[in-house]
Amino acid sequence: MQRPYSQVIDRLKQVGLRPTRQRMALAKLLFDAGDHHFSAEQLHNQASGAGIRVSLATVYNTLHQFTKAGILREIIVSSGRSYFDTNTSDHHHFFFEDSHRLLDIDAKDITITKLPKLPEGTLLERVDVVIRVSDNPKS
Amino acid sequence: MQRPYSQVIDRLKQVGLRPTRQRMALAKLLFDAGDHHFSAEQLHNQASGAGIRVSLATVYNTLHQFTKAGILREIIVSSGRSYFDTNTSDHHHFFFEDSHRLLDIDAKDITITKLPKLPEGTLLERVDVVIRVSDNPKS
DNA sequence: CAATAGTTTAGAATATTTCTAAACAACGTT
DNA sequence: AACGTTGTTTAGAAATATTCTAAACTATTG
Repeated sequence: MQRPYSQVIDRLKQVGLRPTRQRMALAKLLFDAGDHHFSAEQLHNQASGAGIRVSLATVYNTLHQFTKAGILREIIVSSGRSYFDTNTSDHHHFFFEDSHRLLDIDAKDITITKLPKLPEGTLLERVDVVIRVSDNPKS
Repeated sequence: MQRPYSQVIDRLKQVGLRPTRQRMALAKLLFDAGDHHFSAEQLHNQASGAGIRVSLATVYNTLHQFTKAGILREIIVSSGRSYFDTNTSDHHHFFFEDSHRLLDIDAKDITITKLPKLPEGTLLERVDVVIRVSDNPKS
């Protein structure tokens, strides 16, 4: 590990973000760990635990910047809390309504053969499929 | 309109909810107006405008009770704000990211021919498809 | 019409996210 | 390596949305 930060520095520069101390630290936490889902609060806690001093406001700023830059994706499955996903490839999600967990579904495991035409004057941003499941038998 | 409330009274009783003044008034606003999408705040404003005195807490309670009873559906497309839909039939949504508007998509206009198998020990609650569009050309 | 069980309420509390403006840090130029 | 510019970070306040609390109220049953 002679140059442990060179990769994240390059990645940040590629998307036009200054490689600041906080952004590098957060990027390293996020992208060294493989695909996963997390909330802003969770990342903030994880950073604190790893000895990285960063404010929650910066965590939010950074997550939004990363999302806009396309190196992170926001997943909306629950009102009142945002989740993010380090997997930015084309895929979908299971959402466990009881435990609030997310599980990736590979794009090839869902096939949509028919989609409606878009409303006039709009551009397609994304088609999100969320399969909501419960952990417990229903009453 | 000799008995304008008899229908909502019956409907509430059918789903095991007492037909109280507030629930009847809100149900009437919601179900006499045809399919539409709204937030808790919007319904509260609409009720106030119609001379119905009801607290925001009751609006939230009522929306959750109606949702649990299956006569209303919650749509999650945006973190930080919940939307509800008086259309409880099988269908999907367009979401206009700029204007935060929703538009129904009939179930027959989306065909999914392949779905992954559910994770062990889970029950399917719902498959939600959200087609996110922007109103404006992207930069 | 009294008892009781369920409902409504205002306001406080909670949770999450965004804002503000001052301090700070990165980076190209000297 | 210091400078200036511009972009970034920060703590704390503010904004937003939702849920909680416990007291008052109301629908329903007997």
